[in-house]
Amino acid sequence: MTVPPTAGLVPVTVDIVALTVLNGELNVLLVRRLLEPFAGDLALPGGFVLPNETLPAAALRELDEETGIVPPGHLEQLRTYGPLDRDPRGPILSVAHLLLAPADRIPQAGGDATEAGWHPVSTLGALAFDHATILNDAIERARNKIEYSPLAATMCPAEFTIAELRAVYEAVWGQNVDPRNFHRKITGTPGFVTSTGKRGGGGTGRPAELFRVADGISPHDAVLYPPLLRRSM
Amino acid sequence: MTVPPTAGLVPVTVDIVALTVLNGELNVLLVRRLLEPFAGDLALPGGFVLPNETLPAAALRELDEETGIVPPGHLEQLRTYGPLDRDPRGPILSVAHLLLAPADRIPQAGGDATEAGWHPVSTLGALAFDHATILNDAIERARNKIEYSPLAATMCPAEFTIAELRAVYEAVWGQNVDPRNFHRKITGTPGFVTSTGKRGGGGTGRPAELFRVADGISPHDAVLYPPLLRRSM
DNA sequence: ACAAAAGTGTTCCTCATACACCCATGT
DNA sequence: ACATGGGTGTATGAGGAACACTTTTGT
Repeated sequence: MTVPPTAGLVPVTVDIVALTVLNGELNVLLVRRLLEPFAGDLALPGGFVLPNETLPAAALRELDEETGIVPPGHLEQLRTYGPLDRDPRGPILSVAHLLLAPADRIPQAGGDATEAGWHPVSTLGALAFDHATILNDAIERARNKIEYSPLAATMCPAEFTIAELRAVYEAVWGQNVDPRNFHRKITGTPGFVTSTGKRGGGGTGRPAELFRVADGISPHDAVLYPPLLRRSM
Repeated sequence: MTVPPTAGLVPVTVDIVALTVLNGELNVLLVRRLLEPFAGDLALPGGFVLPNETLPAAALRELDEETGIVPPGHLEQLRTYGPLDRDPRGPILSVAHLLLAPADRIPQAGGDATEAGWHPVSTLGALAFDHATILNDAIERARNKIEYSPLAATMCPAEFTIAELRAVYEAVWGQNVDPRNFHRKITGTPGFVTSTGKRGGGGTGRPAELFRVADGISPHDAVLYPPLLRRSM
């Protein structure tokens, strides 16, 4: 038996919401579209899934092609949008992905993109397609996710101070966190961070201890218990 | 501009994980497949998305066709599986959905299904395709979801006792919950349940007060704060 | 009278919050 | 010396866990 002829064959794309924290602000990776529809507009990087390609492979390929960004970082599926009323070309399904990445790589435009760069999410204009909706869902997911998983650390360099990690939480949540209590909570949560022994100088004030994510922890599925709840709003 | 010819056109299906609580146990709605592949095996209800159909519409249609179950209940998208290595017919994408429903409807097989019925999740054999994986993901989602949303109430009849609601939590979480503290927590959480004034007799012991979900609450997006955390395990 | 389930009161303890205070560095 | 950020100690309060106890029904 094969696929019945009544089955809808649907073009499938992947879109990637890559988030990072830059200058204390939550930023998203956007490209400027070269082609119609929405040529010249800002959009999430993404494109059509190729035959014999998995969804995460397509997401990573499109991200590399259009922005030059190659993880490390945490990639997970967000949700699927469509197929109706989201693309002027017709019914197209988009499987959106969320990537949490450190901010140390510089985007390089390529493929169907004329520009690629990080944009603060607080000052965005309109985006192509339904990408504004997808972005909002992605931010909401990220806000929830860092409460009960160590994923915030994937938006920091390999070695980071507690203050850098706190800046991630503050940027993602959009609210301030008490530095003293945050420090205790993070260092007191087993399986989150371990000290490297080193200290990071640089700024004024006492140099902070450098940490990395705890050994054997896959930020993908580790769980913080009790979670690090943000204040209700 | 149209969809480029290189774009992979992929057959897209929806699968539905319908969960309910029956006899104090978490149950899933399964059908026995009439057609190949996996003819004669148990599977999640589902099927191909039709042209000009949204994903939730396809999910509800397939559910009705194969099992006769028509919500009410809470339907949400779970995640998308595929397109590789999950269907012997070739690359097929499946958008899985989660339905939390009360147990008061009797499934009626139809369409491509020869049987339709509720099955306790604790005593399942193999399922067709990757449906065992999808089911596990759905249960995990349900377990998390009822912690911070009033969705457990959608698995109860329109009017229910606190004990019935507690049975839902115990079945989904697979752990006992203290009846006294649970009662206080539920009735003390604003925007969860409101009393109907009525009392439900029936069993032995003092008759329990009947509740319904609070007015103006859409269980879809209401949030419980603080959440009702299950014990860590 | 007794069993059984509903519902309330109370105690204990964990943990979040708030903030005083000390530490280590740059200027 | 002083400013600045890192890090520790500690008091207070909210809420979860545990459980004694009362209430209201069926048998």
